[in-house]
Amino acid sequence: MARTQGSHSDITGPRIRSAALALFARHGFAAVSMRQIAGQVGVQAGALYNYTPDKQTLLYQLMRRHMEELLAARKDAAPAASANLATASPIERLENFTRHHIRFHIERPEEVFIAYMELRNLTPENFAEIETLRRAYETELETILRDGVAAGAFTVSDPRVATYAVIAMLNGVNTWYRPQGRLSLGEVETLYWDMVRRTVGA
Amino acid sequence: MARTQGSHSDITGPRIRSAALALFARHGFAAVSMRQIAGQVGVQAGALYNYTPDKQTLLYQLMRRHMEELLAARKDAAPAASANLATASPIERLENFTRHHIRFHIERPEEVFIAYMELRNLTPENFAEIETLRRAYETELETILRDGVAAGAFTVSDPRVATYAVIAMLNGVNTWYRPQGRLSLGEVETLYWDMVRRTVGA
DNA sequence: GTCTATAGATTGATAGAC
DNA sequence: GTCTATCAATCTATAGAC
Repeated sequence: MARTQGSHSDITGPRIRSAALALFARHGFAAVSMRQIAGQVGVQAGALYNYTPDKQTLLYQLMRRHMEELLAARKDAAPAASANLATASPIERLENFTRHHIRFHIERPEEVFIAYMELRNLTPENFAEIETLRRAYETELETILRDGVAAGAFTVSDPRVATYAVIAMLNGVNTWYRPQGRLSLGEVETLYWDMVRRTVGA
Repeated sequence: MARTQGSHSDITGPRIRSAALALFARHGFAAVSMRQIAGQVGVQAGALYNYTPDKQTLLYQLMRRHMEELLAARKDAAPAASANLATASPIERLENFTRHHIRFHIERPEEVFIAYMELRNLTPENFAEIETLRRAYETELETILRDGVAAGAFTVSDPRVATYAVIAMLNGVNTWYRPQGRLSLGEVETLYWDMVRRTVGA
């Protein structure tokens, strides 16, 4: 099957997403031009429109992919999804959530940064979609906290506020952690798990 | 003393800063044009340049003013700055820091948002200035934690990481708190103080 | 699928009248 | 100090050749 010269649909798409991700994270969505993205990929600006209808959709799809991967990874990692559903205690589930959250977020600093910083650059419709996914993730943690309170394992006066507090604390890791820094990923996980455990009175 | 018609230097300056603050917080620095700011103030775009040499400096001065007010307010509020320097215990100082941080930040949602989100839109020189002020504030908390550990009042394995964790947790308040919401400012303060206290093992 | 070329709009910043 | 007018650069997105 002869192919048109210069046709690379199978590799250009991922390279565009990768370049857009890096540039949006570094300079911000509004500050990055389609020409810059194209330049990074090695094509002309017009070629990008074979892969996205517009710049807004490019941002939205990066964010949606990230949130869907987060929810899918959470489903795989959660003890509740495995055979030991009935046996996982709230404290085990909370430790699992904490360590998984840190690992997942540290591995994807650019996606995480964009998913938080560029919410205001989404159209209202796209914002609502991303917000729904984000709430689903938060609800996972809130459910663990409420179950723990019901079981007498945690001491939490306000599970909703505690959910916000724990997630904010954990997200903060990405603002300072560096792979070659003083602490290993495992050490960071353990430090934060210790603080989360205390925060909820476990 | 006769004044040139249309001259309003004493009120236009603050109105420009106020309009820029609101627009930057809502849409992001890069997405806001000088014409938009001027329109909000009720002048033409060219008039803005009587008050700022360029758009970048306008952003920088908003951020610097915010950070300097934060440090000045902290100095006023800290028990260490008052006569009872010698008598304030680490736990009293930590409660004071926590409650003051929440109050100050809840009162200035736009400034806080910009001070964090627009760091990457500063020139390297301006970024360094803001970063120095931010570190000075963080060091205040870290010092309290280290003093508390030294006095046996806190149990903290890593004061640096605990500092990041507590500040991230407290900053998270601004993402969900609304003045007319379920909780009063005092209730929010107390909920977070309880969680901070536990996080550091006090 | 990628290219060149361009339409059409908007941008930050400046010049000079008042 | 503010206005009008404008420059020169840049932007997103599209059209049509290959």
